[in-house]
Amino acid sequence: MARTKTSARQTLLDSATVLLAENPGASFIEIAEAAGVGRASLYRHFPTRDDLVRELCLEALKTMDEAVSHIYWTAKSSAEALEMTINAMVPLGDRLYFLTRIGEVTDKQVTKEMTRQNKDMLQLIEGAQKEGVLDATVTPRWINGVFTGLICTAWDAMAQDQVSANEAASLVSRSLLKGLSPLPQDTLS
Amino acid sequence: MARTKTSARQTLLDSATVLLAENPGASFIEIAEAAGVGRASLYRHFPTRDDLVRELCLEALKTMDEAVSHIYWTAKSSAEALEMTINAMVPLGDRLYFLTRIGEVTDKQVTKEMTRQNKDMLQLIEGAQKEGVLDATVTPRWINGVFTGLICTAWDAMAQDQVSANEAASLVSRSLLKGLSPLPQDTLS
DNA sequence: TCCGCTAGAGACAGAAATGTATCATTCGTA
DNA sequence: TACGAATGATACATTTCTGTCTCTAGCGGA
Repeated sequence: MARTKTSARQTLLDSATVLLAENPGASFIEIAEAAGVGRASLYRHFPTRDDLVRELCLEALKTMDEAVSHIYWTAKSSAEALEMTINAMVPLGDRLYFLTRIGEVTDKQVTKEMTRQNKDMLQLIEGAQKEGVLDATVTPRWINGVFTGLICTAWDAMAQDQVSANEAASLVSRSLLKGLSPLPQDTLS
Repeated sequence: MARTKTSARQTLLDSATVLLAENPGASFIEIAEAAGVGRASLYRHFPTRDDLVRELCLEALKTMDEAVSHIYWTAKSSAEALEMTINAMVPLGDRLYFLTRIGEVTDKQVTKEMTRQNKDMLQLIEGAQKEGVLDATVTPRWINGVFTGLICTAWDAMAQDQVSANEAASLVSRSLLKGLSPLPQDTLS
């Protein structure tokens, strides 16, 4: 029973993530219809629309964190960690896409977790720069922006069956690592 | 008088573009306040909210078209055209950002123009692939997605005074051309 | 100074979205 | 079969947004 309840809730979250990523202003009834449930039922799970959005953000952040948090302890280099992060994040592109599209969320817990994950990503990028894998003359923030854009593009391509997850991940790696590797005169590692 | 009217209208369009790009669901009163005019005045310029969004889309598409249409007749190669397009588009990143964020627009004229410009961009990319500047084994659509993401990232960085327009454009060129240039075994031109 | 145009403010009605409550039904389980 | 939990449908009040209208004030030109 508990499992059924959980998976029903998860189904709602998945459905709403996709819908709200495409249309952040979708009404509660549209969200319910897209999930195939009644509006009243959706209200039973999420008291208000803001609660729903908050839960979606937290779920997205949690999923992403679970997918990449182990990498810190596993990877032997920043380059490897970057590669692993890309592979882990491409299938979660819908979550990242959602977070970039949903607009500002005032909830403190959400903003705190977003800030933390962003900081982790910047540190990873800086590590890769120190290792000479990424150009140190480009700001980590720019690289992070390119990274985010690439993941979203990759997921979009995946969602339309243009490429497989592996192909998408390899395209992201290539675009990022080749595009932002140190310039020839800087290369020495 | 006519000039004043036009520039007032342009001010409204500029303001609304920025606001709606950040928050596509902003209400009419929020748009009016952001522009510093009364709600009734905004209605005098744009009879309905949909009209406003339509005008914003058309203005964005027209501005982008005017910035790049001459390139076709000027550039001596696809590589040069790509470079010129990047330079022309980076300062218009707010328009592209707006169009990617506003969601689907049902207006036929808008969708037609968007389709046309998209097709032109894909042709440009295919030309660059034939010239060996971009990897022909990657789909033009993927490259276009990366291009769009890079322009938006660049504009975001510019808007926050992190980089100048020239620096941003050069970062986009580099990320795109290096990241998606043909792989070594493919290089022969 | 007077006239005409435009913008701002506010009232108003209609539409849509939000949130609450109730009731009948269904479905799994004892 | 009988019970309880969950769902769907529906009605309802409240709020927000939309679009229209009117009135007043400001501003430039004759």
